[in-house]
Amino acid sequence: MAVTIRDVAAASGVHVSTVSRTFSAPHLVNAETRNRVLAVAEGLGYRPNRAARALTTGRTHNLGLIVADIANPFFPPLIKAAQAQARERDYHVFVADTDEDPLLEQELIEAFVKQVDGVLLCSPRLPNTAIAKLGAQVPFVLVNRAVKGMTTVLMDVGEGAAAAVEHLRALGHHALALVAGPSGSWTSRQIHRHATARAEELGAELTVLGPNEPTVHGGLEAADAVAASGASGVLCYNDLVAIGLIDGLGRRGLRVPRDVSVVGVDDSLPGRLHRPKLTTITMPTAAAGRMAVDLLLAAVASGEQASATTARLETSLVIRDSTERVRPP
Amino acid sequence: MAVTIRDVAAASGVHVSTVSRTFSAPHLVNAETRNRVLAVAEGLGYRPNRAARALTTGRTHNLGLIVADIANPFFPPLIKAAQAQARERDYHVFVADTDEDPLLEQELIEAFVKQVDGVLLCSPRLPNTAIAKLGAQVPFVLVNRAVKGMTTVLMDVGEGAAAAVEHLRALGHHALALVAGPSGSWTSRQIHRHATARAEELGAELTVLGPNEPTVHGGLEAADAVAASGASGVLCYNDLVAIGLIDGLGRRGLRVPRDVSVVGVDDSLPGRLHRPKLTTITMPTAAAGRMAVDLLLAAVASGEQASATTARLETSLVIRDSTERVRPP
DNA sequence: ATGAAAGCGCTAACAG
DNA sequence: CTGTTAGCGCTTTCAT
Repeated sequence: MAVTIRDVAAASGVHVSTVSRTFSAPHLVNAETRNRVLAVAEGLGYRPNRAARALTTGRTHNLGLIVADIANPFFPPLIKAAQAQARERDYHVFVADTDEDPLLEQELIEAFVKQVDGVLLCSPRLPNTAIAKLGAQVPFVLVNRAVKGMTTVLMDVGEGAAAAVEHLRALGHHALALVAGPSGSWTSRQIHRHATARAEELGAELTVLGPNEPTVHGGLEAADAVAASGASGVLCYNDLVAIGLIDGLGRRGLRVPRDVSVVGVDDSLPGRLHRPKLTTITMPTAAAGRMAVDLLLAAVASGEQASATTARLETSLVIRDSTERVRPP
Repeated sequence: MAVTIRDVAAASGVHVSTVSRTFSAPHLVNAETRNRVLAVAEGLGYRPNRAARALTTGRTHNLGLIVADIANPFFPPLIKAAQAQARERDYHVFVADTDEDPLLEQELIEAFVKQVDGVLLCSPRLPNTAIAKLGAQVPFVLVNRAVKGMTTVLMDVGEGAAAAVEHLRALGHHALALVAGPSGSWTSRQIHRHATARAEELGAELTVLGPNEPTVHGGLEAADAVAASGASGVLCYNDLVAIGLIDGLGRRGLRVPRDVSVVGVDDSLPGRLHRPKLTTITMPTAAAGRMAVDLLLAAVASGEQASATTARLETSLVIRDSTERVRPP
């Protein structure tokens, strides 16, 4: 097999424990010896076996990252940032995709429990109780979901949704619609709650449509309902839904923003590239990914008992070209 | 600590080896005993420790997946498919991002070597020699790169590029340009080679511009050069570059497809959502991801010595709205 | 500062 | 079909 700690020990005339120490506790080893061992190890191409290390230390130096759908453009920047941050800390990350399926999500988590030091659960579709139960078995950090007693990183989309409603109202839109997301989604509930509240405050009517798939297709399918609602200002669960909706409305002869103003959520790549450029709510996904990893590793280090931090990241409305002042009929 | 094979053995009145067998070689165990053990294990919430298993078997049941940039929309469908396929086979996958940096790529691979059973290297930026050397240390499957003696999954983008040139030529375009990709990219070289050859055959002039970043920004930056080249038909390294280019040309008063026809590569989500809809070359990324995993696992199973298969997947030109017949001046 | 030895949880011969 | 017995490669007391 490959070169082990034993080979290095033999080749450098010390005992295995010394070799082990030069890697895991260098300060306990005489500088001279250490350098010799390091040189020999380098020469032999020695690399510590993480599985063996995991067995004795109980730390795998692996993290699990679970998302609803890797191909949803909201996630890749988060995955990228989390992975990079983990790497900095000498951690590797398993990425898994639940296909928006709560059962699969549960299975995946259970499969990870024993093989990782912590799990990052992004936009889960599982109910809170299930998450809390799983959370007892392994350190967890949630992204875009608040569960009592658990560490979570939240992107304050509610605030953004309220700002979007205000924006539409300020443009003179009175009949508003909300194209909601999947039923298990905390983000969708937040948007719903805050948009409804703000609409009420501002004396606007808001029709809630959904649940819908968080995809272009979902938006396309919602177009009929939106058209039927008579709304002139629409807030969508995410950019993809907004794009699908714009397409669907177009097929019914309704132009955006001329006839209907549409606001998305995420500020994702497709949203930025779309024409008209989407007015949307920016989500600090990369920052969230980094922060989630840091919180998770802190929890891992502090021996399981994380103190249930909640990090709240701000979102903001970016006004682009898919919204405009309502036209007199 | 957690519940181990020992606890299960004790609780079910058999010895550890029997428990071990019920999980790793069920057919060697009496059905009755097996069921009892299984029931007890279930009751205790036992889960095999993969690290320990890895130590004895030498198989981690982990795969490494390395891509240039997770946030590049070309990759997520591939990652998703690979991950799903691996899961079916009871494998987990580490995902890592090289940020288009060959050095980082090399480091990443080296870090994986000891911790995974095989590595999936997608669109590598490393030179062939470096890849071949690393390939000796762990089973490898390459995607979008041919290296002698190594198993690879190729998407035949050359064929697609030739078809694109033909298409442009058939529309009456004579002055063509190619906006190339990053210098380490096999895909870019393939496109270059085949587009050049076909252009020559068809008596068209083709100006090659680049290398360029494989991003919207890269396309935007190439707009000046494209405009200066006087080309009326342009093939781009990928959809993002095409989108950036279209934007850049627009800023210079050149409309697509009215003044310039543009073809992308990848058939990525942003390309499909862009207006005008991009004429592009579809890449079977999901199929490639699945196939790569299967080839890799086959190599792992057959004890390292993979027989250097080359799988070649077809691509095809999808004609949409970013190309049209050349207009008389 | 370094050596000796035990053992992490599991698998894999080899016996019986 | 099941029990016994060695380790896999590494860390970690405990000595020295």
